[in-house]
Amino acid sequence: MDIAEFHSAVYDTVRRIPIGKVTSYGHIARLIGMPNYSRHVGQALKLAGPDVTPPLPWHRVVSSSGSISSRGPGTSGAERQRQALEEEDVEVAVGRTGDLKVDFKTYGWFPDRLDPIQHEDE
DNA sequence: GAGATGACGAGTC
DNA sequence: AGACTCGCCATCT
Repeated sequence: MDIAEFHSAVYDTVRRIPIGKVTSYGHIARLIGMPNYSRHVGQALKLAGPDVTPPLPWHRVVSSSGSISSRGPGTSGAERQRQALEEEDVEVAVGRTGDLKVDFKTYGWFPDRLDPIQHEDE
């Protein structure tokens, strides 16, 4: 599997996250079978950006501790991510310093594996 | 090629 | 709980 396939697998997996649930970068990497590629999951999402078709529910992906990375001063997609999550009735706790966190006990989605994808060649 | 970077994770203090 | 360190690996300087 090369990087392009990895990215495709990431998109595919992210699109499987149920509405109102969240998972972590590392778990996506593990589902794909590359547990050491947690960072590249983020790379893939960044590469996809907001313009991809069909759109990616990237807001359902947070770090392993349940917190949302600021990734940039102020303007931050972090705030956008929180909004998108609350649209789906996912509670996002906000700390004093503006740190955003999701409760995995309630909203976490961590399957051991996924149902097979409907593709011609797998 | 070498060093720094990143939408990260796990372990330690 | 929070903060710090180290490991990870493709990309960018």
